[in-house]
Amino acid sequence: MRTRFAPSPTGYLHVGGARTALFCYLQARHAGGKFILRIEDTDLERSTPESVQAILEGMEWMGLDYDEGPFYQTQRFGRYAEVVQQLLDEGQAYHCYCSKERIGTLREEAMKAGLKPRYDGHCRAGAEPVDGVKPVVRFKNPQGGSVVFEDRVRGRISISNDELDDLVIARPDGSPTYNFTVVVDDMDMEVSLVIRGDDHINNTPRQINIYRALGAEPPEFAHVPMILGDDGARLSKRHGAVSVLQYRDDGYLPQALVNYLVRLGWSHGDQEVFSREEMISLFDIDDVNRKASAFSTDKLDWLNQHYMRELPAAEVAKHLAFQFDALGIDADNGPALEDLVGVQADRVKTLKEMAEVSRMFYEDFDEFDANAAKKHLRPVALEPLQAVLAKLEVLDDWAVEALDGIVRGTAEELEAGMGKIAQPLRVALAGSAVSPSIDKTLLLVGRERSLARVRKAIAFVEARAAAS
RNA sequence: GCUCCCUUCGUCUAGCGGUCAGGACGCGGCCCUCUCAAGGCUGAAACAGGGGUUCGAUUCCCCUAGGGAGCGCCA
Repeated sequence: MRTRFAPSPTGYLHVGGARTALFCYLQARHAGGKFILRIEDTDLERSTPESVQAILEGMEWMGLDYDEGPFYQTQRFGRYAEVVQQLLDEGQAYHCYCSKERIGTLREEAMKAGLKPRYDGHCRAGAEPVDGVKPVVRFKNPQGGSVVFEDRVRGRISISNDELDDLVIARPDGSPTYNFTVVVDDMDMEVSLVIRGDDHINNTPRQINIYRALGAEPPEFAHVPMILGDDGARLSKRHGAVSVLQYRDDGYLPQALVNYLVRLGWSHGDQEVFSREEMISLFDIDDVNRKASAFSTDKLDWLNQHYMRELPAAEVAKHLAFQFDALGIDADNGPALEDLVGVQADRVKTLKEMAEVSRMFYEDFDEFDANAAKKHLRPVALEPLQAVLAKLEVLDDWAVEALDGIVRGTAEELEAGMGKIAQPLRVALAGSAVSPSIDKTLLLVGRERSLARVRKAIAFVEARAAAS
């Protein structure tokens, strides 16, 4: 089993391509075969080194390691030229001097006549060179009969050769075109299973014809459906995050994205969560769906939270550190990230959000949230805050149990509900009415900061009382 | 226009002739509760339509409708 992922570096690695890569990877690993990465950069105009970098980085982030490559088509031009010549010599390809204008007119007329636009084979039987015109090379597609293949996900697909025309395999400057390079590469690299987007279904029959012309056995094919946006429309920039690296930047764990992607178009009974090992042992391209599926950020969020909670805290902390850097928060100026993960994981959807709501553990805030202060930092809060402060000041063991005991004990002594104590305290410590449970908030804010913040809150309440 | 392909809750899916059509996300309700969450319980929610085949169709076949892709000297 040899599979390959063959993106063209004309943009970022989007989720559709990422899933295709994942499927290729899983199928190869499942069968104990090889997974090859090939960069299809024959379009010199649109290919960029930045895109290559984004693809490599995206695959690395998702943990899709390949066994061979990356191969670059631009480094194989000599080989393509050799094969073009071979086809020419064997009479399976020919020079075509038709002008682009003629081809364009042909297309227009065919469309107008309600036919499928195709090259008419004008130069197929041999054409006289035209002065000043460098010819393209066209492949002599078989006439009559049909091409039939068993797609691993679509089943039998059949198309009549008469639907196909003689495609260009080399441009006037000698550079090869996609449908040709793909065949030469997959043949040379001995790819046995081509897994790719279903937008390539229509290219497959002509590629099979080229394989045969080269005397090669075509590989097997598996065309996976495309991924749509949240709204069911084709994925595009307006859907926000479509680049894999954008998900990283937005605070998603690679484990979550990968798990989400593997369940798009594939399933194993009712199972929703898969470890990498399970994916490898259970995945089979034959079980992939035929229908395009819509991307659900809600479900991704759910998986992301799941992994933030279930993965080892150290692993999550590693990715959280990335977010701290991005937000300019100094992770050394507060609790260890591993401890933070433990208390924040089930309260947020993303690591980015986790970093944002945790800022107050690392940096002091200037003002209390206005609404929170108005509601909780009122004169009635003075007594609870002072009572708690008194106990905290003499607490040696700054641990959750003790902290919880202090807050509860204060509530009992004042014969008040926990809300009467915890909420003012929370606003004092966090600056807002939302934070982890009060004992853990105290723990993470730390002794010195906690004492200072409670004193500050008391001063705030007193000042406000004096003013009114 | 032509060719190819697709069609189960809003979404991701299970189903492979006989099921109360199952699960998950999301949504509603209840419980828990120091906030926000999380969690527990619970509820609403689907076989695109029409013909066949069959004792019996979500499942097999055909048609219609709807959707997608391709028809490049892009990949």
